[in-house]
Amino acid sequence: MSVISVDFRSRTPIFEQIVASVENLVLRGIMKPDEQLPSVRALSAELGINPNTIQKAYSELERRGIIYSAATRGSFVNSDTAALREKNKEQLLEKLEESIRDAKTKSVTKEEILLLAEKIWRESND
Amino acid sequence: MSVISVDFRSRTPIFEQIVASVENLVLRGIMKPDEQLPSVRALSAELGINPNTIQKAYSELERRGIIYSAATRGSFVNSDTAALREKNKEQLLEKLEESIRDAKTKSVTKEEILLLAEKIWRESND
Amino acid sequence: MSVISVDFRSRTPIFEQIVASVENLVLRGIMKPDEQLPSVRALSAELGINPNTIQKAYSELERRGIIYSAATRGSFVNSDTAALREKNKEQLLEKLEESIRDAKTKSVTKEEILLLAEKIWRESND
Amino acid sequence: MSVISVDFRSRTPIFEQIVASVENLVLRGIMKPDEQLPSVRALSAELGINPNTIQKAYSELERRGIIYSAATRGSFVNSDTAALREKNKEQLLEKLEESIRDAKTKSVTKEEILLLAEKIWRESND
DNA sequence: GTGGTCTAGACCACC
DNA sequence: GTGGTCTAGACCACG
Repeated sequence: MSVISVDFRSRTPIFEQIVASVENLVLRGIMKPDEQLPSVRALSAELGINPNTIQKAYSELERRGIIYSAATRGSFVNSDTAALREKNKEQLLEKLEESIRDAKTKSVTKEEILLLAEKIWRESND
Repeated sequence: MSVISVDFRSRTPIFEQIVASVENLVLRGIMKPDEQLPSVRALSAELGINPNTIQKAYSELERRGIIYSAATRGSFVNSDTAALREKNKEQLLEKLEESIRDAKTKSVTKEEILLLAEKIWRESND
Repeated sequence: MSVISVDFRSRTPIFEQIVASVENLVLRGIMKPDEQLPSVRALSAELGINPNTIQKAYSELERRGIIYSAATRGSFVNSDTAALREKNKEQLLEKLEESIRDAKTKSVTKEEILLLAEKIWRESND
Repeated sequence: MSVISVDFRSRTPIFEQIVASVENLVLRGIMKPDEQLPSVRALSAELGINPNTIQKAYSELERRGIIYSAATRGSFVNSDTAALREKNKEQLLEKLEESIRDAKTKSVTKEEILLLAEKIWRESND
């Protein structure tokens, strides 16, 4: 059993949900470098999804450098997840900056942002 | 001439772009309460878009309470934009909370968030 | 009738042949900026190829920035083909450099390269 | 220990990588005429690759005339590597001609080719 | 058994 | 009619 899951009722394409799901597991360190992913057929059977859809998701993940595929052997998590994480963190911060900037134009104050951050980090410190 | 614009190449539906565009103008106070919107056929001609698409956008805006339509007279910005802004601000903060929470799981620190906020508000105070 | 063609006997995937074919037409200036490509279904019928395969090729072309797709309206050549050409030329020169460097290690002389260039440019001057 | 190496992540078949690797060593004169190649099982163990795959590579090398096999004694580099080198050089020049011709259609100039050659031969003369 | 490619046919939102 | 997504089932080279 894997931790990859999809919501069939969602309007976001299934293959994108899988991409996002795997990307998350890798970026959060739950999936380790060079760890093997379930085979296309296995995941297809497990989730009840057509193999083509899984294949499309894996191709996209490979294109993004999250995983690599070795025909005949299977698909594996990129060896250098640290670099992936760093790159992703930068993207995250850029998006966050944009969001906050937008919020500012809609009269959100700096104090509200700070309070929000305090609240979130108070929940569980690590 | 209006400030409503669409990007034909974007993959987000044109009617949604129009909805977002008008919503933004209203929420940022650029469009005032009870101000009249361009007529469906006027905007259709201006943007070179099928009137059906404009109509769909206006219907959605009405459904969201951003604008109201008066039978033969046209469409107008909601009279109480302050309430709209307040409601929108809450939604914004919820989304922001979600984004920040996600960033936290990907090892973004509270300090980075605070620095980001400082930087943004330093740019121009209002 | 378009100029896109495929060789079914070739071992290189059909979708890649289409990608290469369109890329060539664009980079050589035969297809102009914002020119419309045949629709997925039209090209599918013309070449006797499954629509999914065409779709895959078009997706790849879009990913590479060669074309852009506007759902409902069709697919079009990128507006700025000059930039594409420039970028492609750089890649070409890099690959050529690698090839020549390899040739050098296999005892091809500089004179042979120069003669080759002379011969090719003598064929038709432009 | 040999200089033959494979990249498991590459999408080019492993047996082809081995073929190319050996071919290179021979054509560059690093492996001498009548030199013995590692046995199938030795190379299999060294690279951690299925013996069938090694066998397939050696068969292909034999088919191309790069090596010859003597029943129970093993595999050896072709006695006349000079001829091999000459033949390979011709193929190289043909491919190079094709590449340069393609570059020409994409507005690469003769001068750029000449400069490239100059640059490469300036690096180290031999 | 593995990934990669392809066909055939379908449904969807959008315009 | 358009592109985008998905299912079902097939074939291939590779190891």
